[in-house]
Parts: sequence; structure tokens; C-alpha cells
Amino acid sequence: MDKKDIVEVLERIGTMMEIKGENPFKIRAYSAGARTLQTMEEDLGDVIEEGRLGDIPGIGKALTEKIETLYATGELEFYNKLVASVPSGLMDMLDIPGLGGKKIKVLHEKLDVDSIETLTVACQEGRVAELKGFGKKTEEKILSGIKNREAYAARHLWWDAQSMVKKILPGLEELPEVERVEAAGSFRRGMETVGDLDFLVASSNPTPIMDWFTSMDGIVEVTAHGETKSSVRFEGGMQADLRVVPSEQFYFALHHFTGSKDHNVRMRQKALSLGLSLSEWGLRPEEEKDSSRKAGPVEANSEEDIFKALGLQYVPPSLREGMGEVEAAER
DNA sequence: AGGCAAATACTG
DNA sequence: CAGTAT
DNA sequence: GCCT
Repeated sequence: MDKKDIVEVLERIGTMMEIKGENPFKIRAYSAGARTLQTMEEDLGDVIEEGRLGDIPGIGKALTEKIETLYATGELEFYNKLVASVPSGLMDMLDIPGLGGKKIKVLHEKLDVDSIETLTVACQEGRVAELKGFGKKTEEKILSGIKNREAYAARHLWWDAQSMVKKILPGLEELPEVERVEAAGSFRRGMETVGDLDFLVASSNPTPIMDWFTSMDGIVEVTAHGETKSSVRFEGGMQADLRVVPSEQFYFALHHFTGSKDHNVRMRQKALSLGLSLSEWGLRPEEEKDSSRKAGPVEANSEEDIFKALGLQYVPPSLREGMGEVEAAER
């Protein structure tokens, strides 16, 4: 099992223990361990090999043993038992903003709630607002969270996303105001499933592009229509965003919106280590207090230029998962 | 053995 | 405002 | 759970 999966297991252990009402400090130890592992730059295999896992602050005897077991076998008795002891419907409830282990535990014990469905009913009947520690406001927040979640959970197969991209991209390319255009996000990274489609355009005249985008066929709702960013939803539920940036920013923005989030974090850390600051806007010398020098931002005429400026080899979108690819691209 | 992050939002 | 959960 |  790789680092990413292990981090996930540790996090789940934490939340499951929370639902079971275990010692908060123990719980904290697991989530802290997960964080530590995730931000560790070294290769997990090497660290285990050299027996240095336990030397890492926040990772003690118990976590070392569990992480090593997961790394070697992909299985963990302790975890399996925990999973079996917590109803899966309760785990689903964790996605609802405002609900954590403690409240879920109360809902389960007092109202027999064991799924999002039973929770919805309990809210509608006003039983949730009666509970100690809950109130009218909490109840409403839960209900709106459930609705919200339905929209958000709708991910689409890459293949379906591609057929949509094939319809939209050529249209954008034809517009005279469009200098460059790419589909970014998880689609560009080639993920199996794609949330929203993310289009990025370079242009100095966004308005006609926005107008075209928000009046395409098949749109059921224009969620946003601003100067440089618009969002639409198509029949079938697919959502698409369009951003227009000045051409100097294009590749920085493309890199940023291609992600992943973890990859971007790593890239920014790398930039900082060189005294530079990377963002969707550009790459420039890190701001220093009380020093107002005017060193201009780095230019990029391709994504390669950004990697090059950081002394890295090019990392293709499909590998940008923040799982060590940035470290591996050091030359 | 005994302590254990910090900020924010909500309940009562 | 204090206590509690996130 | 981890740390002192």
C-alpha cells in the first residue's frame, strides 16, 4: 500500500474512533500522524527500510507498527475491526458540514439515525433541533448540507467528460478573441472521474467569450457570469467553469487549475525554497518585509518553463498528484 | 505519570 | 457569556 | 496515541 492510501486509512481510523467516542487525544494522534505522513517529503519505503519511521515527531511505537504493516501487507486487523464496527451510513454523514464524530454519535444514539436518509427524515420532523447541543440552526444547516452534497457528489466518467470537452473546446478555439485555450482540472490530469470541467482561456477581451460560453446549447443554468469567470450546468448535471486570463498568466493559471491541490502545494514549497513565490498569477521573488525591490516576475511561454524555472524536469499532468513527483523531478 | 493547538461558530 | 464541537 |  502506498503513502497516499495509508494516510487515508489513518484519517479514517481517527474519524471512526471519534464516532465511537474514544479518547480525543488518541484520535488527535492518528490525524496528526496522517498529516505528518502526508507532508513527509522522503520516500516512505526508504524511511521504513532504514527503520527511521519512529524517529519522526508525532509517530510513535503504535503508529510505526501500523504504518509498516499497511505498507508491507495492505491489511490491518485493527482497522478492519473498526470498519466492521461502524455503520457505513454514519461515515457518509461526515461529508455534511457541521457534522463530526461527536454529533454523529449523538444522532445515532438518541435518534437511531444511521444514514443520510434517516437523518433527512429526522431533520424534517424537527427531532434534531430538540437534541441537546443542536438547535434550529443546526437542523437547517444539515438539511442544506445534504442537498449541497448531492450536487457536489456528482462526478462523471472521464469518457463522458471528454465528449463534452470535444463539443466546447472547438467552439472556444474559433472565437477571434481567444488566443489560447485548454481544458484543465482533473480532466486534464486524466483522472477516471471528473468533477467539473475547467476551461482556461488567454485573452485580452473576455466579454464576448463569456457571452458565448454562457449561451451554449444544452445549458440548464448559468451559475455565474462575471467579467472573467463563468459557470454553467448542462442537462445531465455536468458543470463547467470558464476562466479568462491575460496571456502572460496563461501557463501559470493552467498549471494552477490543472492541480492537483497537493501537487500545487509541493510546487509552491519548492518555489519558496528558492526564494520564489508561485501562484496562479505568476512566479516572482518572494515578498520580503520592508524591502521594496522591483525584480520582475518570471516569464513562462509553456508549462515547461515553470518547471524549468524551479530546476525541475517537466511533470506531465497525469502524474501531478503531490505524491513525490515533484521531488522525483529534481535534477 | 500527566499534559495534550488555535480559531471559529453555535447552543443554552 | 461560558461551554462545547468542529 | 505521542511526548517529556
